[in-house]
Amino acid sequence: MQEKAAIPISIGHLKTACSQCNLRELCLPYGLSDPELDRLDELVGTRRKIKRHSHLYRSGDSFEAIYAIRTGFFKTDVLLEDGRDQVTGFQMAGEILGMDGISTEHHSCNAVALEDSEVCVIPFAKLEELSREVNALQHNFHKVMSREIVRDHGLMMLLGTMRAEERLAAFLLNMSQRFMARGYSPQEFHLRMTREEIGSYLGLKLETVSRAFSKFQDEGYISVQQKHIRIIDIPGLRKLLNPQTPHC
Amino acid sequence: MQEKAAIPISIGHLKTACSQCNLRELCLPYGLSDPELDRLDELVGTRRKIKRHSHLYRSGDSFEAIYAIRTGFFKTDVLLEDGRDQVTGFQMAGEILGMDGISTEHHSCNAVALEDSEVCVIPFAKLEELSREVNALQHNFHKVMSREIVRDHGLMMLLGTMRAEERLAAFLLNMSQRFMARGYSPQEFHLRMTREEIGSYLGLKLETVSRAFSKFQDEGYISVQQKHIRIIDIPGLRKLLNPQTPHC
DNA sequence: AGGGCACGTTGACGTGGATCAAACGGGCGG
DNA sequence: CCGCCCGTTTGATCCACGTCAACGTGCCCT
Repeated sequence: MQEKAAIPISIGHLKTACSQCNLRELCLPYGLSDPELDRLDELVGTRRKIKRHSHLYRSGDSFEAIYAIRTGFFKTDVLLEDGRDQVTGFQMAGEILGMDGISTEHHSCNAVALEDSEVCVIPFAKLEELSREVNALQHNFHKVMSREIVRDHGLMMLLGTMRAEERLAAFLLNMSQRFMARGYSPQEFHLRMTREEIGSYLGLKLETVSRAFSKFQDEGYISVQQKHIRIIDIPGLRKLLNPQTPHC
Repeated sequence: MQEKAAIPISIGHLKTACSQCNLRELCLPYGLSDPELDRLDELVGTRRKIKRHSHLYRSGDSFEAIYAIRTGFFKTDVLLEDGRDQVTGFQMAGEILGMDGISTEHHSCNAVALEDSEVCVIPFAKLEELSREVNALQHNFHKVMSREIVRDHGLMMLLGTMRAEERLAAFLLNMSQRFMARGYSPQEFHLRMTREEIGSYLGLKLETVSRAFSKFQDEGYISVQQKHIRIIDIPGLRKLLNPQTPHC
């Protein structure tokens, strides 16, 4: 009976804790002390795997938890009664999903995995409870929500004032910068979404997106091969964001 | 000396507390018990009057507090390096301003009064402190932030998928509904902002806004006289939001 | 390995809203 | 009460992007 101790730890118990997570610098654990991290670990009881093209939650679902992305890639979108929809964001590892549901206790958008993904489920009632006791967690969470608001303002600016090529340049630079923050190459990456999804996000039609990609390639800013993007001239792209207007 | 008791309370001491505020149903105090309200009153120490066309805060200002609007009307806008800007929202009594500043400790947009206004100054550090102890306050604040995120998603949808007239119809219905929530007429109100500001908010030029107003008037949906709007056919406006597309 | 299909590219053409321009009107200061 | 000026309205023209259509291509499933 002494082999009991030798029984291999089952996969189920191999819970990857926040304290061990290599995304903790990007996520809620940021700046927490070791004992505080332990308490956060308890909070994040379950994790959930989401297959490509399946929903993490849907608009109308009752809100119970927010989700931290461990691995993978998501989009969120909102639907209008008449069938039109709009992608409101693309989320990658370390980012938080689901905060739209707090206000009404029901989610107001869909979250769909664009590749096989895994999220940490953070029961919201427990998060509020713990953040009453752990100041750094409370503050981090407020920052995460505020960052989402600031991001949204940037997107409004893009949708309200930019022309098609500026929008795509801004999109590529944003992706580049986020990949870099996660330790991937900022010059070369694989887009998980279709042209149509990019278009929806940027308020453009897929043909316009495709044409802008081709133009950028012709002009030597990037090289495109399907979903694989290599950015050749980052400063050049950045210049596209500024006033085309020669002078006035 | 017995007149002492008759000395009129000076204006300075007539602090209008949250507990007395007729906006408490719309604002952070919602659902708080009387003793909790008293603690919130202490928190909201100062109020501040903002003259028309002056700034409550500017992009780049260091973030210290959020603001609850007591009276008046504001716009927030973001500025691009090249001078382009975009109005990201119009705020009225009972709404909260300044949450964009939490994420970086600096404000990321400008808040400008569109009429003489007054705000309650809520020092953010103290709000976090108190919301650790008053659960309802914590939850309300989270809801307020979440509501802002949901609102932003709606605006993205508008900017990304709607045509000019749909945008203006959505805008008018939104204003109408918010005036109603505050006990004003939903049919008749005074817009505080210019056509250019409406245009900036809706991602349109002022001429387009003006034309759409005229069209709505010609078609009998509304009557416009400068900034004074009377909505004649609310269901009609609402229908404009749905699929123009006859069938498909 | 083959075949189908979803995704992507490219071209031709149409249009909604931007741009440019001019005139109007109402509120405010003198 | 008059005149100025900012905000608004309206018209004429232009163009960026949408729409429609045809063709290419890589990937997945059997």
